[in-house]
Amino acid sequence: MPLTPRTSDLKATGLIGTLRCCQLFSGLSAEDLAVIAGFIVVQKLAKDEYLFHEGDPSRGCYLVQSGAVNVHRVSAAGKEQVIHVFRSGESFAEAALASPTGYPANARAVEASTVLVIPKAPILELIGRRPDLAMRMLGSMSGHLRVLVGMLDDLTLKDVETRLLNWLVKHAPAGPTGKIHLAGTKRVLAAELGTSSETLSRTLGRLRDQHLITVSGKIITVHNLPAIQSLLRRNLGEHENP
Amino acid sequence: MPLTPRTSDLKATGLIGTLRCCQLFSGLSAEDLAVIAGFIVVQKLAKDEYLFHEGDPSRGCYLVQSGAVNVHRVSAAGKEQVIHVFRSGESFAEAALASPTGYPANARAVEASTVLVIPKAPILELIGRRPDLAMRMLGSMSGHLRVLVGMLDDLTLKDVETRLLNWLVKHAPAGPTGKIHLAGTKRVLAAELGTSSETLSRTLGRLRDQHLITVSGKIITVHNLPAIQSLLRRNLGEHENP
DNA sequence: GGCCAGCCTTGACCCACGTCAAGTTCCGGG
DNA sequence: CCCGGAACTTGACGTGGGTCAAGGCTGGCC
Repeated sequence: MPLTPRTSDLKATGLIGTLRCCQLFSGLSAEDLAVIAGFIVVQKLAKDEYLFHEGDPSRGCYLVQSGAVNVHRVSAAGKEQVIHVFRSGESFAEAALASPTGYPANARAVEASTVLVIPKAPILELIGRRPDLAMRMLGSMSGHLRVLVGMLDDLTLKDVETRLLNWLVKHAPAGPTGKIHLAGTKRVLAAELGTSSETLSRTLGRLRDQHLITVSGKIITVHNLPAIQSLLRRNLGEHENP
Repeated sequence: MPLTPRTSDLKATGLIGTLRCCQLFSGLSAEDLAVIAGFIVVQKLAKDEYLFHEGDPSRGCYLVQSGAVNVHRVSAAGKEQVIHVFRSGESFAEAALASPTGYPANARAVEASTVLVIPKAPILELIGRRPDLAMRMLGSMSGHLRVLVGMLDDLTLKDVETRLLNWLVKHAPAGPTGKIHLAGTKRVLAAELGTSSETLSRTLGRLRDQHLITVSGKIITVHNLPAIQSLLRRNLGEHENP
């Protein structure tokens, strides 16, 4: 169609760029990427808007283009357990493609975000024709399994201080000292660590008293990364039998 | 080869029966099943023998033919967190097929068991040629993801009593009263529920005092399933806002 | 500038659960 | 039949961390 050729070209170019960058599709042929770009739906989410709820029938899977999406469950008691926060370039809900039941969790935008919706039917059809794409899906789900397994030991084998230290080490920029800018409120971080804001506050306080970090508003300054890493290692091993 | 034709026929027949019964392969053509049976390796495990350890390079994935296999992680402190106990007909470690890294957990036989080892290379090759098999693998991994997500709320959103009630409901035979025969020792059940044997003992005791169950050796008799279900529901909802 | 509303912090309190320790019961072997 | 050990039970105790409640702090808004 000669109508709006530039617009759709631009759209396709931007999409294909995003697709090429994400782990799920990188390495596919330009032709396949174009096919995928053809049936993708772009969806914008406001902060705190839900992408789907637990039990919703599945539309397909998702790829974060910008922003961040919090995938979580809520208990009968109304408490929210964060499973993972997916950021730009990451894909999620692949599991929903292969299973007839609805989504097993909820997804909500942490901030204003853009996600690419990959509809179920056409991607399944393409997977059927492209074995290497099937492999990638398997690989991606296997990665998610590992993340969940990691969460399991986080939740069962470590206390809050250890989880926080681990989070700090993962998020601190390189170099002995560095600043971490909190994306959301501290309550959100507490939820991500599976604790309450009060306990997080106390734990941060304890690290501050040991001069390992300073906290000011949404900025956490790491003063002594090696000391933090060694404290983390000590915590992980402290109950060891001699 | 004319040698031992009956033996290998018998082996193949038994294998194909097992394959046909398991969720992963049921519905595949007899021809494909024969191919799979051709490269499967049968492995017997003594009680407490390890099938693989965390970090081992992956041989392939597994199908339990008889017995039970405990997949778990161990923390730096030496504590063991059970991820799942797989029993006859269930498959696991599919994730290892698609990812170049080693196994992310350990697997050990709870009792004397027989597992079918499905080697990596030939099954991957077959998946490449049989899109519906790829779908099944995706479905199976999606199921494992759901199990893990379920474990997550078990561990974070419920106390031990609630987890035990949930376990009882899942394992009790139909009808208002029924007997559950414990497969392993009570310490094993405690580990499966993510607690210590002492706490399990106390919790069972409390339920006994309420005349909901009786415990005698390895037999748990459920006297009042509806009451247990209603107690479970009450526990799940007790912190609800009105 | 003053005010209100969220956040964050701190203290007090409580409870579930893990751990240690001291019995019991139940086997399997000599 | 007795003994030793494993599994189980029960009690006592400590503690991490969740919850409630009461301030400080900050920032938007009139």
